[in-house]
Amino acid sequence: MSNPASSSKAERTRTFIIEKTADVFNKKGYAGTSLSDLTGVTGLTKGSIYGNFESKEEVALAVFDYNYERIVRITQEEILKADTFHARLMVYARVYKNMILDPLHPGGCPILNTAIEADDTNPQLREKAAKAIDSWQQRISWIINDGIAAGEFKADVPVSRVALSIIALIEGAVMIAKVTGDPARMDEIMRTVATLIEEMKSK
Amino acid sequence: MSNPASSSKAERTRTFIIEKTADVFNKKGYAGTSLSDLTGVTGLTKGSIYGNFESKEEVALAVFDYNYERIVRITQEEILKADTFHARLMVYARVYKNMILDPLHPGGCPILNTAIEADDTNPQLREKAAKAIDSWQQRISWIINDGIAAGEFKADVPVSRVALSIIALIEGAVMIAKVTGDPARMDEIMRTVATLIEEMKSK
DNA sequence: AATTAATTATACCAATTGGTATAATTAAAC
DNA sequence: GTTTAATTATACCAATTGGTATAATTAATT
Repeated sequence: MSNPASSSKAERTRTFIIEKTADVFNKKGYAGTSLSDLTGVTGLTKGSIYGNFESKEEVALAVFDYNYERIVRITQEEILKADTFHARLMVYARVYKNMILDPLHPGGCPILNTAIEADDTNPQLREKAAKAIDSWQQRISWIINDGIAAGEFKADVPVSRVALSIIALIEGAVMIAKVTGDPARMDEIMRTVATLIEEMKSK
Repeated sequence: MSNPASSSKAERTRTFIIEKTADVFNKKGYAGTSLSDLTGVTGLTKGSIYGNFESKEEVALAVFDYNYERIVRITQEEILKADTFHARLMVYARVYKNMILDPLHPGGCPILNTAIEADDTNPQLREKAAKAIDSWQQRISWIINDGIAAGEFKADVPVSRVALSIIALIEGAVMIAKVTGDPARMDEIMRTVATLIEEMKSK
C-alpha cells in the first residue's frame, strides 16, 4: 500500500474510486453496474472517474484485482498462524464462510461472481478470474505437497483432485448459502472439506 | 408440452420467444441482456414481445423455468435408465458435464448463473434459483434414502451433507471448467463425487 | 504569493434502454 | 369470403448509458 504522503492526488483518487466501488461491482456485476452507480458511491463526477480510468471496464478490472488481493491477504495471514497443514487448508473454509457473513463486504465471492458473469461476455475479466482459480489451485497443492513432505499427509494423495475439489466445494457452498439465505448449508459442506482433508492423513 | 394444433397464436409465439431467448439470457445474464438482444434472436419486434410478456423481467422468469425444466427432464430420463442408486447419483455428474460441452445450449448451468447474478439484485429470480437448489437437494436425498432402504448404502450416511456436497462439487466444477476453458478439471472433480458415493456403500 | 500543472466538474453527445400508444397485419370465427 | 378479434409492427417516449470536450477548481512548483 503506497504511503499517502508520497502519492499524487490522482493516485489517491484512483485508489479511493476502486475501494468505494468494490462492493457495488461485486453485488451488481459488470453489466449491472452503471457509471451512475460509480458516481453515486464515490460522490465524484464522471469527469473525475474518466480522468483516472480510460473506461468503465478499466475500473472493473482494477476493482477485481483489489477484491482478489484482499482475499489473498486475509487467507495468507490466517495461514501463517496455522500450525498444521490440515489447519492451513481449513483456513480457506473459514475465510470464505466469513466472507458471506460479512456485512461490510457484501456480494459474496468476487472470483465466483466474476467467473460466472465474464466467462461468456468479457475476456479480460474472465482471464483474471481464471488466473485466480489457477493460483488458488496452486496454493492448495503446495500446502498438500508440503504436508506430504512433512509426513502429515499420505504420499499417494491425488493432489490436483483434492485441490480442485476443495475449491469447487467452497465456491459451490458460497453459491448455495447465498442464494438460499442459509449459511448453515455452507457449514455442512465445509464438513465434507474437513473429511477430505482427514482422509489424506497418514496417521 | 402443449399440442401446437390446440394452442393460440400468442401461446405459440410466447413459447417461441422463450425458446429463442433462452441461450442469450443464459450467456449474458438478466442485466446484460437487452430488449435489442431479444428482438435480435427472435426476429420479432418489441411490440410483439410486450404483447406476450408484461416486462423484460417476466421473459427472464419464464426463460429460467424453461431452462430449469430442461435440466430436470434430461436428468430424470437418465435416472430412469440407471439400475443402481450409485448410477442414479452419477447421472447428475454426467448431465452437467455434457451441459458445459454442448454447443447447442451455451452459457453453462442456468441455476448457477441465476443464483450468482440474482442473489443480490433480483428477488424473484433469486427465489426461483433457490427453489431449484432446494429441489435438487431433495431429489438427491431421496435417491440416497432409497439406496439406504434398498441396502445399497449404509444406514448412517449423513444424507443432507452428501446431497449438498454433490451439488456444490458439481456447480463448483462447472464454474471452474468454464472459466478456465478446461473441461478435464470437471472430470477430476467428478471423481471426488464418485468417491463420495463409493464411501456410502454398505458393501 | 504567483504561476503552472494536474485534477475534477460541468455540459454535452449519440446511442441505447425498457416501455407505451396506435397502426397494420394476421388469425379466428362465422 | 367477410367480419371481428387477436396479434405483431411501427413510431414514439423519457430516461439512462458510456463516453468526450471544455471550464472550473485544486494541487504542486517556484
